[in-house]
Amino acid sequence: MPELPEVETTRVGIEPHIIGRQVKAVVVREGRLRWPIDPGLPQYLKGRLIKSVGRRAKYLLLSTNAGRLMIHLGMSGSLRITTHDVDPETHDHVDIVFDQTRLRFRDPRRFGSIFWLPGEESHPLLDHLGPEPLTDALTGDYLHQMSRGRRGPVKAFIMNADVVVGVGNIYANESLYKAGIHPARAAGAISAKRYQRLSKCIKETLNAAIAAGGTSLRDFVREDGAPGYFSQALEVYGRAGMPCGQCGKVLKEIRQSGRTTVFCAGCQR
DNA sequence: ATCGGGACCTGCTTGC
DNA sequence: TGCAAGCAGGTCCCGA
Repeated sequence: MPELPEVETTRVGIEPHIIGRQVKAVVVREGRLRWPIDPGLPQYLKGRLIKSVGRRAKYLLLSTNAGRLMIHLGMSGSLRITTHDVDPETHDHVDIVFDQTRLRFRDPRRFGSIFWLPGEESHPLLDHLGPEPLTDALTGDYLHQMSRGRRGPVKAFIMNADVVVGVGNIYANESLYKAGIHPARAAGAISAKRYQRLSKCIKETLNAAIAAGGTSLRDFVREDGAPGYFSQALEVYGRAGMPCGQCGKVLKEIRQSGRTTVFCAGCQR
């Protein structure tokens, strides 16, 4: 489900509902996520004030007056704001309980994770991450330099979180299409000029998706349960067999390291 | 050092 | 209609 735009949509959505609020309780109905939830979590979090809601890569970081809650939504996770009278459904694994509302974590596939980071501590999962794509740290020169000597396909290269964070399968497909780059081309064999174009296309694609509230395919919903509308703007993802919007050729589908890739053999070289 | 594949889970769609 | 296979937005970890 969530790539960076969906996580950012979630961040913006929950922020006004929880900022400045005090955690009254934490209810863990199912702690077996990608990594087990620390049984001490409720006691660490109880009584804390939420000071800010940040994001690093696809991790949400809820800062309190003494430590941070780090949440990853995995493939199928979502966060909603609800009231106390709404009963949890199947896969509603965790509630962060405030006075009037609850922040409810739902994750059918349980690929998500929740960690408590005491004080100012970081987390090993955060330490190796590449730059944020929507900052000046991502440039064509950076991608070009990082790609030298790499023989793997450019699609896997831009989806590698050590290189740049936040580019998942949907937006990797869309960005490469926009940039006119064939997804199977070796990352190390692409010119600096083409990487300039690609970095621009990644930013444009992610920004447009954020503006539309993310992409809802199956289960992504915003904090109020509403879907995102970027699926209507997807040019290649999910459109294999349909005509390319630019040249009219039929869009092709291939598998690259277990993920579906859709592209236009006419426009992407 | 880099790369591809398997693993972790459930639910939905597809095809026989 | 029923059942099994295949696939899904992520990403860590392993062996080659």
